[in-house]
Amino acid sequence: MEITIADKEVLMSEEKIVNDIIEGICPIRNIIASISDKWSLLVIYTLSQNPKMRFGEIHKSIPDISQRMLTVTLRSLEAGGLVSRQVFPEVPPRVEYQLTDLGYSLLDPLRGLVNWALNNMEVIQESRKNYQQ
Amino acid sequence: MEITIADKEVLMSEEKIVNDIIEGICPIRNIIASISDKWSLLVIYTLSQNPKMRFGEIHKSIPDISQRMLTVTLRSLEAGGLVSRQVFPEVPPRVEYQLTDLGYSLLDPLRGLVNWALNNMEVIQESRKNYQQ
DNA sequence: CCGTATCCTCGGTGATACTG
DNA sequence: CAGTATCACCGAGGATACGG
Repeated sequence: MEITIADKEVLMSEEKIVNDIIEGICPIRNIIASISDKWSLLVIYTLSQNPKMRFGEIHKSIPDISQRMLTVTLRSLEAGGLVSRQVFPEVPPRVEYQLTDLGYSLLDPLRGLVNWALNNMEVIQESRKNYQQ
Repeated sequence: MEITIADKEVLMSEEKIVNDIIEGICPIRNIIASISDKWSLLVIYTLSQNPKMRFGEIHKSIPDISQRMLTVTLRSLEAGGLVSRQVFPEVPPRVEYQLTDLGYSLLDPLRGLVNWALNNMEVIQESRKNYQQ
């Protein structure tokens, strides 16, 4: 029996559906999926340093993010309701971002994780260095 | 002026060095980098459900991870000192994994995050659904 | 049973150029 | 200033086959 491209597409979409179901049911999968992109947590942390920040300010705080990824990340956070975005119809344009209450509420558990990392980072790095085979 | 392949390799390695420095200095980058792979947190959570687990048991708990990625993830966690691995020289072979004290210590801050996710997941999903443009 | 070895795909990311 | 549009790339991860 042969597998056609159409079959593959069906399989792919089924796989995606299964994946969505798993993530929908399993809260852990869900947070991991949200968290595990390269920039989101960093942007949230940056925004927590100031009440309001313009696009350029955020970019200055995270110099090595590309303009594209900063936009993509901010939009994604806005979609989730973690960040609000206010456009001022001026010339030149001004856009201000700030954490929503929901966004701020994430800071508490996040701090727990950061503190854990601060306390154990060196041990972990040492362990990694000495790990053989 | 032309950019040769050799030049590119130099640029790449410099970029990687810069990246390493940033991650070395900035603890937040460091945790994000450690956390943001697809399976680590899930494996840690799974291992927290039982004191000791065999390779096959873990695989049954996370059916959609490939054998390869389960091995890779377990080795990476072992390297960081979060998981211990004990091989029994039997036929057929038996290998047992368990969280180390360091591994268990991650569970507390992790629970904070999971609880936050449980409390806010629906709001976020609703927000994402209604997000236009 | 518990892996390792290959090969390959695909999507996230960066670089660059352009617009209102 | 704050984006979009386009293209090219790498590397995490999957599929498969084999090994002790």
